Parts: sequence; structure tokens; C-alpha cells
Amino acid sequence: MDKIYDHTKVEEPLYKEWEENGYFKPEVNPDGQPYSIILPPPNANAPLHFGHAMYVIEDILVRYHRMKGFKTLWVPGADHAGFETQFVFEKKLATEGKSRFDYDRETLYKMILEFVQGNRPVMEGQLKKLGFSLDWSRKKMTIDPEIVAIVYKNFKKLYDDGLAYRAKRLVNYCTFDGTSFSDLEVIHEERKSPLYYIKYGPLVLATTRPETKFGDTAVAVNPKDTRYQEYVGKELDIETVLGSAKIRVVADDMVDMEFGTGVVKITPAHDFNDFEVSKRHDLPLKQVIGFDGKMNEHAGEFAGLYVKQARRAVVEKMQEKGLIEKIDENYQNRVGLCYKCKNILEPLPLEQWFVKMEPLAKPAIEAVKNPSASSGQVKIHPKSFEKLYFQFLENIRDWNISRQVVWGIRIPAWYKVSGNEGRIAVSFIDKNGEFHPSQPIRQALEEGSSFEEIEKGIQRLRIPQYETEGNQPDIEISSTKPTDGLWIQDTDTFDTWFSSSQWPFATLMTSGENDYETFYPTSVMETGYDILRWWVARMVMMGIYATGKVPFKHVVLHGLVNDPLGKKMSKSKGNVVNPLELVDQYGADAVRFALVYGTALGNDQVLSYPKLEAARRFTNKLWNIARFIEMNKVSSIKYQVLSIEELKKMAIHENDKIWIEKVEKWTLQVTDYIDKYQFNLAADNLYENIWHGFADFYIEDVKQRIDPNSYVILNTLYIILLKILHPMMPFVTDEIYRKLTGSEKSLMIESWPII
RNA sequence: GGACCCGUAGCUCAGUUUGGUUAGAGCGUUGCAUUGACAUUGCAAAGGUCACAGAUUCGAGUUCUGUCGGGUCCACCA
Repeated sequence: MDKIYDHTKVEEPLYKEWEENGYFKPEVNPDGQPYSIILPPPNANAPLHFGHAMYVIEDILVRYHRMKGFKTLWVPGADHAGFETQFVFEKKLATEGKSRFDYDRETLYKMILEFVQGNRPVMEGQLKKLGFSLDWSRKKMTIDPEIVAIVYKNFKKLYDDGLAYRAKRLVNYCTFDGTSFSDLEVIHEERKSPLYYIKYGPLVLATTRPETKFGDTAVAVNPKDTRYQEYVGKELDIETVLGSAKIRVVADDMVDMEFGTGVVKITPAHDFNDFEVSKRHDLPLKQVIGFDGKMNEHAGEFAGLYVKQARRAVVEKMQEKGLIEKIDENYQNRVGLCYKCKNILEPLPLEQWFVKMEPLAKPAIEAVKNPSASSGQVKIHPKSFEKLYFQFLENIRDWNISRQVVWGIRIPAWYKVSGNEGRIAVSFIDKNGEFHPSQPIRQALEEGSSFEEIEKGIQRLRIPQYETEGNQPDIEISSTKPTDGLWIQDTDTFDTWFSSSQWPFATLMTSGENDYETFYPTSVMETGYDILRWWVARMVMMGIYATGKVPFKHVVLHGLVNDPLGKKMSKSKGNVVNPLELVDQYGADAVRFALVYGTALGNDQVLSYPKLEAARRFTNKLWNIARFIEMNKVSSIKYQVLSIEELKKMAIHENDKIWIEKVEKWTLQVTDYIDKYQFNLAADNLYENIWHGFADFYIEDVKQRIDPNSYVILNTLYIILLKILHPMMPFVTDEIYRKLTGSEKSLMIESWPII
């Protein structure tokens, strides 16, 4: 044996051997109880970050259960990551002086697909370098056709059950990225927004958005407000920057009498609260900002200006006309920003697909609260995160699952536009590249455009705008294209999280024969607490909805890994540390160990180089313990597996007996800690006892008196310690195991020392 | 406005679920030893009012209440 442990010589060949021998497959324990984990699929397009390295927790659980004899399956996968990936791709296009508008839909999709497929092996290679015992023969991606088929099936089921519906609603829309988002994706930021006090006839109201006034369809006051009683229900004649106009006054509880003047302008098309008010008072929706972020024709002379420019121009004009009473320049409010490009999001009315959440949320709450829930129970670790889970589900709003991006699973809703049923008007771009807003298709056909040309125009269009004359569009939900007549498929794609919410069962239903029957519900879902609401809660909801059973029995949540200074790692800050560089430097075992050592589950941790170095030295210590044993080897004695009980019987020296009992105790403790997901305590226990117990005292003691009897005990005890350390440090333990036992078989498929 | 987490050695963190000798680790600091199985390692030392104030208890780092400080999330602000 070399004097020093060199991980670079050991890790890669060992992983290859494990994989080639099929050790990662559940079939190594064909008769065991099933134990399964679905890997949270990393973005296929991006290299791993430290959050992914935390999946070491899953590998620990998987290796531990495999050694305990469970039929263990860990399924790898990749996420197409819809908008995220398209955003990255568009940035790449931009460096080439191109944009998404230069390509039609199919071409753009194909280009992104190629881009992603080219990058995917990077991520997968990294998971292998970390030693993860994933069954690669079962790997999946969220856009695999068989997965998409399941996603479509459940979308149809939601639709048939009245839970998926299409509606024109206000959505958070990024006019730069050209797509809407769900509530969760919006980030809020404190901004200084001047508050303008504007005269509306006899009334004065305060607003931060004077440019939206063209979309006002009422003003509102609180019904209890005695100051304005006389106006309620009346129509006011007001002077505006575009001349005189009439406006209704309504009374609504939503108005805070204390704020501003107690009078609010109601702009249903551009404000979420106002939209709600408009529904209560049956007010019309008047959109004055387009999806391109510019004022539209309703804004008169201001049409064509971007929102920011329009605000300045409108205020200037108002001041000229004496319509502004005062301006509070220091007013602070929170604005919604695009989480990707940080532009201010516009609330805009758009036909979108929504999922009704309340009926889905109820059983998901039940599944965590009630141990005897009919779906089975989900337990969250650490328990403190339950509150966050309930808080989300109890206040949940309908989920906007439409995204106006190309890279994703296209929504399988078809709209009939032919014959006498052609009730749907669609904006499209004609063969000359000219934009036809909301032009009836039939008219276009009459003007000589072919259907193919129209469809192509629609595909290239940035914002699909279906407008029905009736409330119910002529819709068909299908996974295949309808054949009769002229049909247009919805141009939107699903929110990535809509497909990922179905991941646990979609993978198992398609990964192998009987996988679903055997491994669903899965045993554990382990992920970062930051996506508890985005993903975990939605998986519980969709899992119960689609299968009647919870998707997993335990949720294990890890914290974030921050940079060495404690700051959150982010590309924009430039402080991202690549976990694979550290694997090269310290070895996978050391990186794995450092990530679980010294941090309680669910807590954030600071990336610590001293800790990594300590873990690396630990691997070296393990190596040298083995070297010592090897040097004292009694060549006539062949290694054989002996239980703790057998060792106790054969022990002669009193100290040997003591150390057998100690190792027995440690084994029980480590087992218990892993069972309770207390990995930091397991790691601490192993580090402390192996180094400062076994090595510092037992070996120092036995060194003086080694004989064949003591040698066998020493060697066997060390093998037991290697076994219980193996889930955390698979490489070095397996390598040493082979050296000390001469075994051909890997430690990873040996059995856990159960006592 | 609501919720959650954190505050323990110079630094980074365990320990709090289930209250019980002298509160631990890594790194750092100081001294000694060793070329040994260990590009080291071993032994030893210094270093803690466990944020603060109350309460419960025979006993509180651990349970409860409040305060202060740091962080995160949610809601929403016309």
C-alpha cells in the first residue's frame, strides 16, 4: 500500500466497476423490501452547483439501505428547465447577434434541444464523480415522449374534472422575456415610487402609476367613508390629459380610508386588486399597455411610448393642465420583478391555463397532518418546515401553468378555427412578416393566406392572443393532433414545474417493468428547503391527484451551501464555487463528508476549506490505519466475516473485549442516527471514534502486544467500521476493504453489520 | 402586517426533539514529543456570564414569556 491515500487513482475506476457490475440496480437485492428515491432532476443544461452536491444525503440513504438488504432504487433524471434554459440560450443567441425572433418555433426548439443534449453529459458526469449510486439504466428527462404522454394524460384529467381551465386573467408578465409567470416566480423589491395626487373632477386620488389612467373604468371609495358618500354610484365629469371624460364612483371595502385621500382609481387591466374590484362591480377591462411594454392606441398621443417614458410624459402634461395637486417623492412601495432579468413585471390580462388548487391542496394538507390519511402519510424532516408547507397550501391561489416560451412541453389544447365554428380570433404574422392583431382567421383565409402560412405566423408570434366571442372556447384537449378541419394547437408551453410535479410517478411508470408497482410511493424525497413550495408541495398534490397515493413517505430537506464568507452563491455575484473542482482537489469522499459533517439537517452552511481539508486528512488516516493492519498481517490467516458475537467469544485479551463492545456501541449509534436523518451526528460519531478512539487508543494499545488473535479482532473491527462509514465515504472505504480482505466483491454490496 | 430560523471558544459550527457529571468538534493559538501505520501524527494547554431579562424546576445551553441583534420566507401597500 502507498504511504499516502491518493483519491485520483481510486475513484474513477471504482465507480466504473460499480456501475458495470450493476451494483446500482435494485436487482442486487432481488428479494429485499423496496426502498426508492427519485433524484430531483438537475437542469440538463447547467453544470452542478453545491445544492446538487447535497444529494450526497440521498446517496447515504440509498447505500445504507442497499447494505441493509433493501431492494434499492435511485432514479436519475434531467430537467428541461423550460424558461430557465431558453433564457440561457437566448443570451447565447444574443452574443451571436441573433434573437428568438429570427427563427420559427420548430427551428428554435430544435436548436435548444441540441444545445441541451450537448450539455447534458456534463451534469451526468459530475453526478458520477461524486460517487452517486444512481441506476443509470433508468435515467429520464422531463421531455422524454413517454413522460410527456403522462403529463398530457393528467392535464386532460384535470381538464375533464374541471380543475384545469382557461381564463383571461391578470398575470405577471415580463415584457422583455415575453412570458408570464406564476406567483411564486415573482420577486418583490422595495422601490422609491413617487406618489402622485391627481385631480379627478371634484375628487383627488393618489397613485404611483398615472400612466395607467387611460385604463381606468371607475374610481372607488370605502363604503364607510363619510367624506365621499354623495358621489357613490354617480358618474363624474372629469378633465383628463386627453380631454373630458366620465367615470363611475363605486364603493368597495378594499379601499383603505387612511391611505392617500381614500380614493382609488380602478384600472382592472393593470392591477391585481383593481381586477378583483372590477369583478365585484361588473366594470369593463380596458387594456392600455401592450405585451411589448408600450402604451397602446387607448393612450392617445402617448401610444407607442414605453411605460416609463409614458409616465414621465403623462405627468408633465398633467402638470401643464394643473391636474396634479402634489407629489410625494419619497414614497416607498414594493414592485414585482422578473426573477431572471429583473425587469418590472406588468400585470396584464391574458388568456392562460390555470389549475384550480384548492381541491388539490386539501388532501395534500391532510397527508402531512393526518397519520391515517387515505393517501398515506408524508413526514417532513426537520419538522419545523411543516409550518411553511401548511402556510403555502392553506393560502394557495390558482396556478398559472402557461408559459409563452418555446422550450417546453406544448400545451395539448387544440382550437378549431375552420368552417362555421371559427369563433376564435388569433393574432398572427403573415407571410410578409406583418403583424395582424387579433384578426379573425377566416378573414385571413378569405384574403388568400393558406392555413399553413397562418399557422406559421402564429408559431412565430410572441404572444398568442386567442379571443373567443363566447366564454367557452372551442377546445379539444388531446395528446395527438386532431385530423378533421383546421385546428391550431395552443402555442404556450407548460410551466416546468407542472411536469416536475408529476416526476415521482411519471419516472417510475416508464422506467422499467413493475417499477411503479414495486417502488411507488417512493421512500424519501430529499431536496433543498428552498423548493418546498415550488416543488415538494406540488408533487404531493399532483401525486395524490393522479395516483391516489402520496408520492413519497418522507421529505428530507437540506439547507443552502453559502460561499466561504457566508454569502449566497450566485452567478451575478461571481462567488460560485464549482463542487467538482473540490472533488478533484480533496476527493469525492472528503467533499461528501464535509457537506454532512458539522451542519444539522435543514440548516444553511458555509463552504469551509478547513473542513474539507480535515475530511481529506481523515481519508488519509483511514488509509494509514489500514496500512498498519496490513503490515501486521498474519499471512496464514485468511479473512473471514465474523459477527460481533463471534468476536466476543474468541477474544482473549481484556482490552480487545472492551474495543469490541465499543465498536458495537458505535455501530448502533450510527445506525440510529442515519435512521433519524441526523447525518451530522453520524459523521461526528464516526470521525471522533475512528480517529480519536480506534486509532489513537486501540491501535496504540494493540501495537505493543499484537498476536494472531488480536490481529483478527483488529482487522474485523476495522472492516465493521468501514462498513458503517461506507455510505458517507464510499470510495476510500471500498478500496481499503479490498486491500484488507482480498475480496473481489465490493463493500457496497456487503451487508450492514446488524447486531 | 404575518411566519420561521439563527445568536454557544478568535473563526465556522454541533449539542436543544427526550432538562441531569467537568458544554464539544474542525480550523487557528501556545508548549512538548515523534519520522512513527499517518507529505505528518500524538500528547498537553490556553480560550465559553451558551445574546440579554424573567418564569418553571431539586436542576435550564436545552422548556416557557419578553427584549435586543442577524437572516430568510410569505402577504400586501393604490
